[in-house]
Amino acid sequence: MKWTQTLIPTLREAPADAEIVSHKLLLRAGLIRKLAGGVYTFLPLGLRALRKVEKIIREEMDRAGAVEVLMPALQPPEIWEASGRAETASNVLFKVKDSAGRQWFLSPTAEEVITTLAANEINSYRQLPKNFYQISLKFRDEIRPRFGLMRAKEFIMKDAYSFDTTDEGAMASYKKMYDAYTNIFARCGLKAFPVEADTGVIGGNYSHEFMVPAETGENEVAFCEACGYAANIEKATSGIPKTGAREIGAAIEKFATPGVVTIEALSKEPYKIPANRQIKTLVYIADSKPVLILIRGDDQLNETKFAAKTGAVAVRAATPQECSDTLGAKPGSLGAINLQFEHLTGKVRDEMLEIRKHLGFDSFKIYADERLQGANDMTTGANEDGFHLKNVSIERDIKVTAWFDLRTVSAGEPCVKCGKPLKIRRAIEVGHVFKLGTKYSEKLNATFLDEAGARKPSVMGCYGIGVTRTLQAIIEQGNDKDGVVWPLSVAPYQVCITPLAVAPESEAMKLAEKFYAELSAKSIDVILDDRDERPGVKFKDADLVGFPIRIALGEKSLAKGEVEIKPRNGAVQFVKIDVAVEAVLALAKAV
RNA sequence: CGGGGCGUAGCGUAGUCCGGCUAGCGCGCUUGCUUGGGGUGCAAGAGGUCGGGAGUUCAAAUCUCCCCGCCCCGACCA
Repeated sequence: MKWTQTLIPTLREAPADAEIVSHKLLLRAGLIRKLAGGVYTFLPLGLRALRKVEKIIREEMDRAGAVEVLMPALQPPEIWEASGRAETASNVLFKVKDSAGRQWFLSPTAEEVITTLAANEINSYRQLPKNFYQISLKFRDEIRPRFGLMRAKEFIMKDAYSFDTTDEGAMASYKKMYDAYTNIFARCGLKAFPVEADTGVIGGNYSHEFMVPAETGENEVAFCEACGYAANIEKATSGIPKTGAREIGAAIEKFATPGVVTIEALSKEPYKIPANRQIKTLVYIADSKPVLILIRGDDQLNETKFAAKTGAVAVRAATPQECSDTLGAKPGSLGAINLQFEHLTGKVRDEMLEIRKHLGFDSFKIYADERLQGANDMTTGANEDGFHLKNVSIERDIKVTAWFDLRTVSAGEPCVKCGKPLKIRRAIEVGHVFKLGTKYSEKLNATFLDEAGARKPSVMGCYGIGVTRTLQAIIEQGNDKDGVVWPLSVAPYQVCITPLAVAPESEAMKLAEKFYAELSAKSIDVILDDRDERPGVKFKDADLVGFPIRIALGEKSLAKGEVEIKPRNGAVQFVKIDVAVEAVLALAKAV
């Protein structure tokens, strides 16, 4: 490709709406342009890099035994109703109407479509296992698009769906995808690593995310350098000890705490009750019903764990009014004792109880974090503004519905596997593999007949890679002050030939054309910078775009019978003209 | 949706508080000369509904109201 033939609109300065380095470079290097928030055009160079990522994905998916299909982006709501996700995924679904008024969903993912296909086309264990994948445009009604391609309303995703006859088979399919993902990201030059993950509204019970470490990532990962344990913070657990009992049996005692509404205030003079002897009582609305959550005063609730453990779909913190309606006190004085407003009497109390009943808030579950198991000598709110209770023994005094791990781990806590201190870092999620089980196959009737003639639902898995996000992650990980530093495998062009004179009869240009032809013949992707620009401009642009290898042809070195070869992230080397192509080919293998 | 910020030429911006503009600057673009190994230098040019609408005023980029778009934090995140 000749530079003047394509479009590479490099920018000296990044548009003001780009915040992170990869987003700025995508724009500055002329790879993408924004049409609207979260909606981008891929320019020639950006598309080339994208296609290379896709090619790697195709090769590895094919190698892992998956077969490519292409499913519609426009999907009828009925199948989403059938799976139940019309509701659970409602907030990310793009909904459109055709001119007849019929509703359609724009696909954010395709479990329903592929399962419908399997229901129709797969009838026998003889046809299994199967793994179907596609690479296609996906839509997501992001409430806040962010960081260029990282979080867009429209993006390219590879999604794959496996169907097996047994759980063991599904596990094997999962493992194949897990390994394929490891290969894919490695070939993309990415340092990605798998972490245990929550399954969210996709469902299923076993899942890993592939993460690229980056300060700008939107995820936090807890990991152990000693044993390799790694998990999304939404899922991570630690070996931190339980609170334990301190002394036995003093009776609950109410005491006045005027104006005290925070854990911290109660830990200070004159109360001096350390946060780790306090029970934090949170009211949440889970699927429209209030729920009490108890965690230790120095811990933070992990909402993802809460939703996952309780099976709740829509989870949010209750408003102060909802707290009052449920417990009779404002946040800061809440507790899981005195749930019938015992401190009140007569008519007032009856009214409170009546209001609560009327709202349907009179029965609620109490979930407590496991770290509180067995704890006594604890302090908690009295459900009466301005009062707290001490000497609380959680198992004696509180009727806990269920104990779960509900807290968020912090850096330094002992690894759940080996006890060494955990670290936490931010990361970009580029891939996600799920073991789905039979959730979709049961709902959408994707069944088969086994050897004995019994009808069974297929055991499914699903596997996603955010392709456009992966592209940006590659740039986020590969850049320096001068621009992008592409891995050879995904660079828009592997080699940039830069003749410093471009007149057709000039020695530099003739030689450039010759190298271009010879390298192209060896299946190297080459771009020839035939612009009549000053050397500085060409070098700066080549660095900004980030071609892995640059060949400069200028008078000075040509006079010595040499050309200059420079890897984007390495030192210049001068080589004789007649061995230049070989030298580049050697580099193209090594880089 | 809540909080904060922004919108002036392709990009980056000054001017906005305190109304007085023929709207300025850098980069880029066009033309000529110059230069020719890291964004050359000089000169001449083109390019603006100051996000849109309504209002106040002798006068609005500047003040008021409404709307739109964009960015950041949060909520959300198959």
